[in-house]
Amino acid sequence: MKTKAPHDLDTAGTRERIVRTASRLMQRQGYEGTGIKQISREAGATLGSLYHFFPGGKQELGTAAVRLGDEEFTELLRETLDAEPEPEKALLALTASLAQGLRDSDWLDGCPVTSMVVGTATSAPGIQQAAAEAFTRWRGVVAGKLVAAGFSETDADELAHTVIATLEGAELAAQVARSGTPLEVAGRHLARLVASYR
Amino acid sequence: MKTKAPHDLDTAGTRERIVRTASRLMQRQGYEGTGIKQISREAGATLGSLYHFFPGGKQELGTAAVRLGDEEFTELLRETLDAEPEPEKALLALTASLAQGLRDSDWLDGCPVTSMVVGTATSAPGIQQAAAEAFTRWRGVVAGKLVAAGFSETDADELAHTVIATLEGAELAAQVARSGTPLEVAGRHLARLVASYR
DNA sequence: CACTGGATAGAGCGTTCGCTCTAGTCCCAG
DNA sequence: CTGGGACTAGAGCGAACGCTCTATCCAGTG
Repeated sequence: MKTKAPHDLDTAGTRERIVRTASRLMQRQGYEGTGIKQISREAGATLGSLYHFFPGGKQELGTAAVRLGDEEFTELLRETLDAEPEPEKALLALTASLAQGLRDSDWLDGCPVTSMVVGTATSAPGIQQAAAEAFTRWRGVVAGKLVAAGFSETDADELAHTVIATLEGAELAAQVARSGTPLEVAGRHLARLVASYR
Repeated sequence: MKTKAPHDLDTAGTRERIVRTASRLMQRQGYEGTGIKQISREAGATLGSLYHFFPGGKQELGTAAVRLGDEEFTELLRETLDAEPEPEKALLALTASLAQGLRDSDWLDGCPVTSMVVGTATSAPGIQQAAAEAFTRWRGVVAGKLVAAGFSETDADELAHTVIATLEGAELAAQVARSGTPLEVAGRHLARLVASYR
């Protein structure tokens, strides 16, 4: 009664395919630079389906795409931080991982949230809010790791602010320069900064 | 024979008005989110004038806008860094200044280069290159300040990478959160990081 | 069996996009 | 006075935009 396997899978399938396609395209082309028709075409769904699942139109779809990017990066963050007991080494692993992802996409796939949030402040406020929630969640993950490593709540929270901000900026700089250097340097400096609080 | 004062002033006037308007609008709405007609309308110039000065169209105008943002931030960077002999205090003054600018615009005017570079990697490569040059110039200004304060070339260059990246990221985070906190925290952490090299 | 409602399908709406084009204005050189 | 180049002016092009609309399909239910 709750779940009819094939039916619900098909349903979830189309919807999820649309969101994933939207997220991928908007990550590369930005929110304004990506058209609804392009999304529906590349997702293999028609406009009718798209507006069936997202009656709020482009803005609702964009918000869903931001949330997907949020979840995916939260996952990556947790995995990478959990793999290393020491926060310093975990940060180095994290920046290396981000640099690798950037290289693999020929410097096209930057932060999925950054690309959505620029230029949408006045035109799509829902996206701004979803992005703010993403940043807050990411900071929480980093702060949690630092607290678990023995840092005070205050220090951990402040360090988390700078870690997330620096990662964002270094990823952007790496993308623009088409070089992993900004991320690698940022990793070493963040590790050094964290170590200075011990 | 070279310069006819009134004539050339008028010429430069219209051209500069277009670039300044383009820069201001694209800073808030992004490159793709800003239309040529909106720029010409708000600049008080017609389409004919715009395409007279920028035969390369939107991309050439966007590139000019990036360069203007580059020059303006370079100026701010130099002024702020020159006003304080110690790099640590200068960085605190810089983040405070950026936070104030953001507040004054109701969190709308972020980094003029960031807003242009997102989503234009494949559609407008000229803009990417101009943005890369801007970042490099800014890093040079910061590195120069650090070298003047006695840091080694290597340390100064690496620190400049992180300073610029963190400023970019913190400005974005502050904009999204509509709060000066990310920038203020970033300022203190950057000062601490720089001090750790002494 | 008819019926219902979720899902698919895409033609087409009005608007805006970036850009081209021709005509006209202005000012100075010859 | 006149010719010519720099600049202004805006109508209009084809294409793409976000979105609405009606029509159809189909599995599940009474």
